[in-house]
Amino acid sequence: MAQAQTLSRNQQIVLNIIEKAKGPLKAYSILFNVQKKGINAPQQIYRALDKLIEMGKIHKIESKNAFVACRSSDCEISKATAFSICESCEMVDEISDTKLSKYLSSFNHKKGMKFKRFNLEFFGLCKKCK
Amino acid sequence: MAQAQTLSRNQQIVLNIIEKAKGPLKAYSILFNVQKKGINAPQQIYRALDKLIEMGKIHKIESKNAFVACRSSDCEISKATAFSICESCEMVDEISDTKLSKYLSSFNHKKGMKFKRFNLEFFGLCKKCK
DNA sequence: TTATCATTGTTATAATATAACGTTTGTTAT
DNA sequence: ATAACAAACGTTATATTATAACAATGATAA
Repeated sequence: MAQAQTLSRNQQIVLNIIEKAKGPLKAYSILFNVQKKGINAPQQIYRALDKLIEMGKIHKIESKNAFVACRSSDCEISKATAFSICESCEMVDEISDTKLSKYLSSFNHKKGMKFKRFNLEFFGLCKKCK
Repeated sequence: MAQAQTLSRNQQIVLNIIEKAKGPLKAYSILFNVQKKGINAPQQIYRALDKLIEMGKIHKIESKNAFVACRSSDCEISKATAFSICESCEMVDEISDTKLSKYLSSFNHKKGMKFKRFNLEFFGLCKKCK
């Protein structure tokens, strides 16, 4: 369990591609990029993605159905994610702001729900596109 | 523009269903529910959904590809949304917390991005499921 | 060894969403 | 009222995203 380091072959391939990418990648675009490496089916991509998410190596941008590598070395398990998303150029930036993270992690719903995890997505125009 | 009140026939039908539902509804489940009313194609659903979102009548739960009615009468345009989602029973609850909303609305990204909108999704176990 | 468990490869299919087209309805200005 | 325009409609087809199911392989541990 939580074999934090060892990635399987397919997991490594998928992670490499996501890490090299400049922006979020979609599952099928990953697939097209690895067909030369002998990966032929969506399942193989989605399985790798699932594990990488579990390990906190990547995150899913829910509003875009796309995946980005995690930069903040400390989020072993991705339970507190925040992103800024440019609506023009589609750039996505992971926000690692301790205060924000603490504020949200300690946020408690009135109706007695205790949170294990959150995902926050901000939208706007990035510096360049403004 | 922003004819805030008048909904078209299809928009009204779709909104009614979402409002009556106990939890988030998926587009195709809405579709199956309105085929008796003469709506036959996904496009008709998705078009209504898009408009209803624009008007702030409903919200999309991105992590579930599902739609819920907006309860807080003041969010004419849904630019600041937050939800609590139970991972067991799938219940979704809209969070309207003025402090949270202000905190996030005024949150500014270091890299000079100005936000127009955000969506926050909390996950955990609701009171019942705990 | 044998049992167990994660990973792989593969085929098929399900679920979610949009494109493109022409028609109809509703609104606004003259 | 009617012309002009915008919004909504209906329809067919297709694109995109994601999972089911099954058999084989490899790695780990009792």
